[in-house]
Order: sequence, then C-alpha cells, then structure tokens
Amino acid sequence: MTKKDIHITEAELEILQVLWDKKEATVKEVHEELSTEREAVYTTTLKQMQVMYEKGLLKRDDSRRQHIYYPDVDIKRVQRKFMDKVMKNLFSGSAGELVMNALSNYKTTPEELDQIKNLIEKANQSKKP
Amino acid sequence: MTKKDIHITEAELEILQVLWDKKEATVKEVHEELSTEREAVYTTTLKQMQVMYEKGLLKRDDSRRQHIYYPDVDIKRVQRKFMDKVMKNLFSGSAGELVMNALSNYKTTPEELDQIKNLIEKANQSKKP
DNA sequence: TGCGTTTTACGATAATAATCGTACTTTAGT
DNA sequence: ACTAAAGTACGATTATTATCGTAAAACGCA
Repeated sequence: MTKKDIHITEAELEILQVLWDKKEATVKEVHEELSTEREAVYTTTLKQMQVMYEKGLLKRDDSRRQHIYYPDVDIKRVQRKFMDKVMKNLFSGSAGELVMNALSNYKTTPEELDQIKNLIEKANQSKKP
Repeated sequence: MTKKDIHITEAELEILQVLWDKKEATVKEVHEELSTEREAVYTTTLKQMQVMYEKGLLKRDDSRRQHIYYPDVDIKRVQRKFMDKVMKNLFSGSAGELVMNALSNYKTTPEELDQIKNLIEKANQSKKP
C-alpha cells in the first residue's frame, strides 16, 4: 500500500516545488518564497504544510522550535502523474506532440538541445542497428 | 476582457478533451466516452457541460432536442497554461528537462522523432549560422 | 390526442480545498 | 521568573467542485 493515489492539490504542488528545490525548509522560508509570487498568509501556508504532513506528503523534524520540513513524495512519481494527464488530455496522448510544443514555445539551452539530440540518436539506433 | 483566467477543473478538462477530439458531441456521446474510462453518471456529465456552457467554455446548438456542444476555448491557450504549470512546478522551469523526461518515459513514433530532430536543427542553425 | 421514451433543467447536497483568526507553546533576553 | 517575540496548533468558516435525484420539456408514434 503505497501513497500512489493521494491527490495533490494546486496549493500543495506549489509548496512541494519549493521543498524539492530547497531540499528542506521551514514554514517561514516556504511562505517567503510563495510570497514573492503571490499574496500569501502565513497561517494558511502553515496549515497547509501541516495537512500535507498528516497526509504523508512531507516529513519533518520538530525537535527544535522551528520545524524543518522535507518533501516525502517521489518527484518522479508526481512528474509522471501530471505528464500522463497533460499528455492524455491536451496532446491526444502523443508524447511527440507534447515535446514539439515544448520545444517551440519555450527556450532551451544549447546543452539541453545536445542532450536531447543524443537521446533521439539512441532511440533511433535501437530501432535499426 | 478575454476568458484567459477562467479556471478549468479536472472534470472539465476531461470533457474538453473529448470535445477537442470529436470537434462536436452531444452530452450522450461525451458521457459514453467518459464511461469507457471510469464510472460516470449521466446527469453529472450533463450538469457539468451546462456549467461549462455558462462559463463560456463550450458553445452549443440547442435548436434540436439533443443539444450539440462545441469546445469554445483555444486548446493552445490551455496547453500553454498547463505546460507552464508543469514546467514550473515539476521541472524547475526547465523545458529541456521536461522534454527529456517525456522522451525517455514515453514512446514516440519514428516520424515524430524526425520532426523533433528537425526542430532542433533549426534552433541550432539560428544560433550559429 | 395521449403515452412512453429521451433529454434537458435545476436545486440540493455532499465532498474537497483553501483561508484565517485566535489561542497556546517555546524560547531568548533581561 | 517575567515578558516579548516567534512559532505552532487547530477549529471554524468560506469557497469551490462534484454528484445526483426529481421534475419538466420535447418528441415520436400509435
């Protein structure tokens, strides 16, 4: 029984993003980060993180006054879940379309482009060696 | 004043997917389509589509008894909105990472791979002509 | 015209998510 | 020990979404 089917809400995803990025953070830090982008009330963020802790989305170290929170969901699982949904609902289930959309609408570094090219080469080789 | 900031819910996205795919459909058709994937109650789907109509997400022809619904949101706008969110929250804002994730986790047709390669070539040429 | 069937209309409720105020707790400084 | 400051806990409320039952309308046809 994994936590595969816990639903992650919008607000929770935002918080997770901060935590994945920072690896760990206090409520205060998360709150400050969120505040740079939108209005946020401290106790709302606090409450949300508490709920996420209860849901098992976060771990925490409460040995000191200021609790320290850590993400406790595998980002890959979540990426997968959201990518599945986006691909299915918005790109008719085609990964190719999704990729082309991303490449033509957003900027990528030359390094990334090279890596992507390599990925594709490999895929081709495995088809006709 | 466009309808840029109308929030599209999960259920609504599913319905839109069917309509984008079919171009137009009756409630019955949408309902049957949804039913192939999960439990669905007819009047729930109906109500949802009515709400979407009021919100301006759908158009409809109600000249005949069985109303015909059409999507009335630009799929590109919606793709953009969701891709923005996924990229930002799940791939640290990097389109490259998102693309690589997609390429390595999902299958793509050889044709698509070629198209993608072309896209990348073009991008490279524009950098160092 | 009257009846059965299909479909829409819509209110009411339930389920879920987000928000915020207030009280309690911990700690550091004096 | 007392107080101020900085946190956490948590209930209560509001907002949003989803669900469903029931009624009314529209239509086909005997």
